[in-house]
Amino acid sequence: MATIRDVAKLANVSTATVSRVLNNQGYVNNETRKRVNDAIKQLNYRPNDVARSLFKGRSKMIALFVPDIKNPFFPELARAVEDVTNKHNYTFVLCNTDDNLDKEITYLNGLQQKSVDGLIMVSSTISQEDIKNISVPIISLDRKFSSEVSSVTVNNRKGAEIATRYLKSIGCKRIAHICGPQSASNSMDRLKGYLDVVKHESWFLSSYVVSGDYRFQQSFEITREMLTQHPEIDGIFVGNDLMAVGVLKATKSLKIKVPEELSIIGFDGISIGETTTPTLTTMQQPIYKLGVRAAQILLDHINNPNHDIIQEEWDVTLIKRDSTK
Amino acid sequence: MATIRDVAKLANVSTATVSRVLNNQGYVNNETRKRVNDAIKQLNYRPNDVARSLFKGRSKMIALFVPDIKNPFFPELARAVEDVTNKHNYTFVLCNTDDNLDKEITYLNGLQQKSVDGLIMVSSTISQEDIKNISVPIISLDRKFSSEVSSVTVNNRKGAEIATRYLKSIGCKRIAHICGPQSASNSMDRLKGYLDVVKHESWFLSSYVVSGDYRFQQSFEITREMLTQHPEIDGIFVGNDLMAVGVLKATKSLKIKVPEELSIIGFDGISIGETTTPTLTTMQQPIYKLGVRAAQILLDHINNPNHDIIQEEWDVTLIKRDSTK
DNA sequence: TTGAAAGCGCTAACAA
DNA sequence: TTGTTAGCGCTTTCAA
Repeated sequence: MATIRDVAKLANVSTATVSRVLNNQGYVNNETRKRVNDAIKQLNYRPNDVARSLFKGRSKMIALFVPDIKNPFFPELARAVEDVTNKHNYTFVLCNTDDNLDKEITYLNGLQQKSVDGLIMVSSTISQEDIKNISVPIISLDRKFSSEVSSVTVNNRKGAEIATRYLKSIGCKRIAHICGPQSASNSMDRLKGYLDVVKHESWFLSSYVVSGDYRFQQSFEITREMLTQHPEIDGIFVGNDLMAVGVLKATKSLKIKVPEELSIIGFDGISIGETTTPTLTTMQQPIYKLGVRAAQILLDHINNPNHDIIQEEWDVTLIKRDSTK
Repeated sequence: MATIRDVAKLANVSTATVSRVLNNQGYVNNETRKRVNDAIKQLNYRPNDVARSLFKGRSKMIALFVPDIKNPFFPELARAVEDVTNKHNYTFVLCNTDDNLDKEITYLNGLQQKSVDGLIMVSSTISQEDIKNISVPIISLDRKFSSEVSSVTVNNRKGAEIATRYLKSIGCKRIAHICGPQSASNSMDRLKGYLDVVKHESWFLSSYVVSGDYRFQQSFEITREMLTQHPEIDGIFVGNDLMAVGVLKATKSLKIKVPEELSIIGFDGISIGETTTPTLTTMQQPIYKLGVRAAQILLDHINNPNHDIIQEEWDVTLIKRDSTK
């Protein structure tokens, strides 16, 4: 690889001049500029970003932490972040944390050593304390973990309330909830929204709430169990779409007709909900948009050290499909 | 952030000695080592990887190119690669190429400037010519694009043949194929495997092969069309699982019973195939394993400049589920 | 308008 | 066993 010195030599100028041409700043005579550009072309020269980073202390690199990219909620988020960062010539680093604090800390340290410019984190385990010696901007996405960190989330509680009310409005008399993991703030907020609507109903039983893990398989099993114990249930608000697909599957194995006998509504709006039969009614998050906003805010924070904390909370939208009557 | 000089000063040694302790090489007196380690701890010092990279010309960073992480085949691949690279303290960069050559070239240049140590590419568009001035190891994954590049793929043709023969073996008399995009070598190989089995059958019609794009929506539409035109079809080998889910959906909208009237087999073995009703029979690729192998071979190539070209071709496995009788 | 030179933080000869 | 020093490739002051 050619270096700036090779270019300087060929163009008969100093490295400083080449640098000026490269960065388009300072005075450079037009003819000199041309000579330099010719030399650059001739040598197929590309500046070494590592050297630049060392000098500047910035890497033009940002990282996204997700629990697991295999969970279908995250690829769309990742894609959104990557699209924005790529457009701004940032390199996109992906980290799977498995919701494991040790892994998160290890990533955090490693990335700091690489002068990463900023971080977007989907995390249930990290705390304000853990990031106190991180000197680069952090945006929390999908879940909040501190009031001192900018965040992009949705109004989970309100969304859950809308979902549950919708089930009531279409005539459901016994509405259950499959909730996500306790560790995730969004899951707890959705539970609250559900309880807001049903907790004073005379029919409400605490056994109408069962705990899932945001994944398909377990949801299938616990739903079979719950519906066997409680055949009177005629509506389920499920904490996310992936578990709702498990619920759908469970109803088939129990020969329960959806939506005739049981209405199901999920949360997230991931694309798998369009492929099932029946298609899945859901509270749709603007997933791509959330990723875009997180990335935009991060880039803004990177470029404006004296930024305010921004906490955006987006609305979710009821998408009526065929799993509710 | 503390630098090596701060540590040296505090421990009353030279930076060279600190470096020796850091890298565990060369002679260091035990007591000196202790002093240095104490200073490191006291200052919470972490070496600057950018400076290291500049010196070594290596970044401990590898990148994975995929067409689109939203396509559910790729997250598992990405996860596998990230797991391996993370274990070896490499930073994992993800690039969505959209199968767009210009984007690939731009990524390639940008990453070279960052001294990326190696690349794993899932690409249909790149050619030997395009990478001739890439000086770091490249592994092609899922699709081959050159005999001079190490690769990890599956035996698509044989897998397709097995799938098609299986449909015959369970009594299908008119077997169609939804194939993937022409640009992808794996898609064309699967088509060949299908043709190997059916092209000399008296019933075979060229209209039994229709072209999809590896995605759900289009597959739904073209399958409806095909099955309307050709109600005699009683078996479909689908180029990938995502399209097979579209096929399943199409059969429901046409009230065709699967597997009683029509057997369907997909390819890939992504997890969505376990969530459908009926569950999807498929030719399962060892997706995670493929990603792991690609990463392992890449790391090997990075560490052994005089490596041989390795082209691994893995077998796919017939997974019988409920979409075939 | 241009060049000389210092320095970003680290490693590795080489010398002591 | 330890220190001195050059240099990885770049940017930016400062001086000319």
